Amino acid sequence: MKRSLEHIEYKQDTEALAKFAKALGHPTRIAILKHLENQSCCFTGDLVEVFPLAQSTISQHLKELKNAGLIQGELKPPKIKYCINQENWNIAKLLFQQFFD
Amino acid sequence: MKRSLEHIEYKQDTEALAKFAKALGHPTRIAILKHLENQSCCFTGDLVEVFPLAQSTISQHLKELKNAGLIQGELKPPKIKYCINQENWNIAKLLFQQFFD
DNA sequence: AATACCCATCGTAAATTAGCGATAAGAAAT
DNA sequence: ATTTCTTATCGCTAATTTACGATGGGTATT
Repeated sequence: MKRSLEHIEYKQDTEALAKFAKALGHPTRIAILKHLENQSCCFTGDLVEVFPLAQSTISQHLKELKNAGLIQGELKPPKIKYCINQENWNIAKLLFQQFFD
Repeated sequence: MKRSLEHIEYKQDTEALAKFAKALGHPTRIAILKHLENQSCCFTGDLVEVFPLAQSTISQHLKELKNAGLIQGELKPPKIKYCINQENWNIAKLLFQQFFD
């Protein structure tokens, strides 16, 4: 990417909003989140059956959503139950709200 | 990217939201849009002075925002005046609103 | 202890993105 | 016609993203 020599510092809100937006920037991840909103929670395997994607691909998308803080995983052996991270979800909601006036 | 054999079809809203989100998925573009919200409009050159980035880089970001429909350029020779595309802005706002409940 | 199940991670390949400098294109002014 | 000003586009490089299959790591269950 031939990165800029020094990293640009933006306001914290700007960085946070961009991070959330980036996580939302793929239709599969939007669809996963919509699914989670309906189901409230679900397992990785459920999603693998819903989407025509490899299990590893789904897992990767979940990882990104988790890294962005939008979802959280709860160990429910041998499965993992994913839910919306309500706290960060509200933060994201607020950031988008105030961004769009 | 070893793309999937056949392109996955998502709902139109899902695709649209992801497209908007992707455009918002970089702090520089968020900052540009915030700037546009304040100034209502501005020229490319203004942004080049605000951000420590090459002119070509700014232009590229503007292009992406334009492709996503979030801004529009008006010929004001020899400059180009960029403004928020209010129509699409409202659509994006609505999509994010209903996405976050 | 071995098996089975679920999911993450690794390794890889291809596409896309982000950055830069250099060049081209457009219109206005000289 | 030439020059000037502003911005887009090109060409390049490096990083990141998206996808896959294969492998590995837990945790029951047998």
